Amino acid sequence: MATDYETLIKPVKSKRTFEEVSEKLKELIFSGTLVPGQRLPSEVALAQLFHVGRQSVREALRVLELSGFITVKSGVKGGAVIEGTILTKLAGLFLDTFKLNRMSLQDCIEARKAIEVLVLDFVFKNAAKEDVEALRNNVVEARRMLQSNRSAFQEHVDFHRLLARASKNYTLTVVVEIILAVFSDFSSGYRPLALKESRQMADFHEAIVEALAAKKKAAAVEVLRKDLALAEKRLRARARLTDKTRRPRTKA
Amino acid sequence: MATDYETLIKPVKSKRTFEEVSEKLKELIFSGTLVPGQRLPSEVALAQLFHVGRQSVREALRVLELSGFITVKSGVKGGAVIEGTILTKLAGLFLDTFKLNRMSLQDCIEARKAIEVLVLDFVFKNAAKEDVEALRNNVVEARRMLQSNRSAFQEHVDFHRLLARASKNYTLTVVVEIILAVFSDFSSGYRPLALKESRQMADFHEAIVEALAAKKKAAAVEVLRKDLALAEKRLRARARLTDKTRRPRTKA
DNA sequence: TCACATTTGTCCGTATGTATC
DNA sequence: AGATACATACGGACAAATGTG
Repeated sequence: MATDYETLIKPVKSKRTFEEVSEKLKELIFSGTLVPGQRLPSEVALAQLFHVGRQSVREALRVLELSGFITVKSGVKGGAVIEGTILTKLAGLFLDTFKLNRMSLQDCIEARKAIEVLVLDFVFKNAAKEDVEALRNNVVEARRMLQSNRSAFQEHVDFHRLLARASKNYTLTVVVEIILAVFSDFSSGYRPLALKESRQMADFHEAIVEALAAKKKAAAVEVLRKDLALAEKRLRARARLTDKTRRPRTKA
Repeated sequence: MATDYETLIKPVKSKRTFEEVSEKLKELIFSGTLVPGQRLPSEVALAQLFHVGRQSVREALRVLELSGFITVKSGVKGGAVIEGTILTKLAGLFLDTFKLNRMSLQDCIEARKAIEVLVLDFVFKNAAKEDVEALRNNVVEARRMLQSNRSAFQEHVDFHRLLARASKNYTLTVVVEIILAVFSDFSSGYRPLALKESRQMADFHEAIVEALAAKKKAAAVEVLRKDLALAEKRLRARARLTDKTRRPRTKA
């Protein structure tokens, strides 16, 4: 933690070619010169434009692809296309952090509980009518699934996504999104959510929406806690079975 | 949001070669077969082992490097070395999300305030003696810097890092870390922190540590809010000058 | 100080798979 | 079905970096 030479002194030696290429392209994306949906020139064309070899272009594209800035398709009319968001990749990397550091699921559950209650606070302050409507529609959709005896797992997760969005705070939205990614991954491949549990969740979600519409915060918080407790219970049951991520880690 | 075929039906066609290579290596890292500090075989050796071309190996290594799983050096005794954490890369990608979506700094500031107060709650519940000691040492270090008339910017940021760690919740630690990355980036290249402000921050931090030691939570929260308000004020001044990230975005 | 070996970095030529027209 | 435009992949070659004797 001494003097931070790393930021004071920049390397004299030039970066690797593919890094220069990928960073240049990133700049163009950040600046809005390259907009989502736009198609980049082909690899050979890019190589000629940058005066570099195809290998360097390829590696640069790999970097951008992994970060989520572009997607690449084969064939004519294929190529690299600019993406509008990299949230999925961010969530994926958080999941990797989780796995790599063998983070305890318990930590994640507790953080989620605390943060979502926080989010609800923002929601009560900032949510617009459309947000309440979106949440209500989500519940309707979940009910529809349940009526045909299918559990509404995806809808339940989406509810919490929508709730985060209703906070009108994008930072919080992102944070919730990456935490949900861990929960989704942990639940995937598991036995489908029992209909009974799914119905209860739909009830909880509906109660939250109505409390929100009626501006009863305390009630909403209470139901949200119950909802999260139910999700936690289910996850714990699974964790006991397949747990490979027990050991807590405080170290960086 | 209909049936999620994407997860139900996996593509029949095989993945790209470099993806298979990178995923295999990732598995080996997750499983603990490859441990931090360990050096991978050379690119040509890996190409022979996987029965693929060197190009594919290189692209796989690029992917792993960007995700933070490995670092690569040139020269004899160089090569790919397994890393222990990918937190830096995760924070970097969050910063990219911030820039790409032109997230408002205001959002980030408000989220930080709320989350750090939350963190403090965890700290009062879970912090051990060593954590308090680490925080105290950080303040001492900041004071030392100030005595030689250097502002202790890095130490101030580290204080909040240490605080997050003291929560003993790694998920929260990660969340704080990625948010701090935005603040660090925003402050970098700016005029150095004024000594007066830096001294005040050191005072705040010291007060927080003492309140923690004395188990006076309300007092700690109050000082923390002041501390964050000061940081906010400084950042706002900067934001007005160089702001390119104003427009709020709710869209995904 | 200097030569050497190792390993990454880069480029090129070529062949193949794939999607569109 | 065939032509095309593109990414994907391979192998060979040389340059650049870097540690070692």
